[in-house]
Amino acid sequence: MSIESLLISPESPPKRERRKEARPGELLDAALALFVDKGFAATRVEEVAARAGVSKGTLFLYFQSKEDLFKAVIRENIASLFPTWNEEFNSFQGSSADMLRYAMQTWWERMGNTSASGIAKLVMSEAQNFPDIAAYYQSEVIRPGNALIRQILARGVHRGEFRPLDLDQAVYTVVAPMIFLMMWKHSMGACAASAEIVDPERFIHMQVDVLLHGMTASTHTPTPP
Amino acid sequence: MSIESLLISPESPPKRERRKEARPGELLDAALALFVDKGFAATRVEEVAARAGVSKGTLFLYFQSKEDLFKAVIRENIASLFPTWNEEFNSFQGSSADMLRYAMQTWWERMGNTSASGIAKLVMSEAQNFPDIAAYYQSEVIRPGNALIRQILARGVHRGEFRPLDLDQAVYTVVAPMIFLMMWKHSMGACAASAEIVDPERFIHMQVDVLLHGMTASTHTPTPP
DNA sequence: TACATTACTAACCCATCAGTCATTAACAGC
DNA sequence: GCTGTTAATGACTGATGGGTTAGTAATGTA
Repeated sequence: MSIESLLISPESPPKRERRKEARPGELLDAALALFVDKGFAATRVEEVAARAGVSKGTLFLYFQSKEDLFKAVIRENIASLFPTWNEEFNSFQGSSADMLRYAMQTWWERMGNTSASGIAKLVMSEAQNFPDIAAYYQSEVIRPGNALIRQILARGVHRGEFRPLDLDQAVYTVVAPMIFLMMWKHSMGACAASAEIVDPERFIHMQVDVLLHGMTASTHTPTPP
Repeated sequence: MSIESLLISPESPPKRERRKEARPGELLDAALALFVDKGFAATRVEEVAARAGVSKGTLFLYFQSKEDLFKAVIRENIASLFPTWNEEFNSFQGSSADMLRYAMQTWWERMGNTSASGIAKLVMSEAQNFPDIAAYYQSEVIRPGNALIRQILARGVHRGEFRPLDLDQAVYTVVAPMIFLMMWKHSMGACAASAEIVDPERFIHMQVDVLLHGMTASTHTPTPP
């Protein structure tokens, strides 16, 4: 133990730590938090580095560019979600109505309430400026997500629980309110001045309620052509 | 007529025009187009000036700053919409179902298909960075918009055409898909790689269909508590 | 303890771009 | 025409921030 470490406070960390393994993860966490909080363009790489307890130069040792960092953040935080979801729903036993309700509530618990929703908002906000990120998100998140919803609806229709549906469109009936909710939370919702705040739980409850009323097979006068 | 104007092409515009009245409007139009197309941060004020046929210095004669320009664009393009709408719906005669369908289709025709939808997307994207703009949008657009929808739903419930609804939540049942559609158009929709494109007309048709099925007064097993 | 390797840093570079200002040219009144 | 006023310009500035690199300190090895 050196003289210095005895003179200064016991838990003072060394000025330079060498932890090659831990850096990328810590940088990604820092970037996620800051990107979600301030947006991509408004976040300086030096801030990200500082939050990760590292200098700016170090960041560029692990990521080629700021945009590269952005892509890595998305990959890290979204890609891993769907495999488990698919599994979970393949073994679902209850009614299709319960399944849809469960899906939407779970969506909010595991995405909406986490920083993953911030990423979704970020991607939609910056899609024009980063077409390849948009394309990546499209193929890795949106397509599998839609496929999952579609499965549920198809199951309901096949079992006679839902009335026949144009599945291509009906999928968006489920997706749209969830996307809206995530966007809202990270834009108008963050604005303190907004007096009317959308309460996620009540919102989802109402959405499911109307959706199931609207899609369930029942005697009802159809809409005129 | 001067010698120069005879020598060069007939319709060559003079280098410097003095049109104090027309400049602000032209600058706002240019800014609107570019902001919607490229986003706020990614648009350079010099581009805006160039598109308006003017130099950068001139822009700063009419707007204090880039942010000031942004605010002016929003104010200019949003404020004027609601008075006519309110009038239109106060004199509506048909059923509430028709009214709701008409409202959503009209929304798309007059906002979704115009650059107003681009502004909505912009505001939601940049809300964190411009809290006062978010607040302004909240009070000048969202609140009156919600009030309008709420009126329609209340009318339907009052007339016995819709089942009793939690209006505070039901409003968002209508609003969410429209916001989603506008966001989508200007983010993922603009990305050419996105194979699945949401078709606005079909989307709205399906939304209205499910909504009316879901909200119309009819015999139906309610959702369990 | 000497040396080699490399994770890490801090100072630097430079392109970009919002905002300024001295100068210029268009127009009005005489 | 002449002259005063002002709309318009474009070269300039200053700050910001992404990316680079020469050099430093931590660690391993013998």
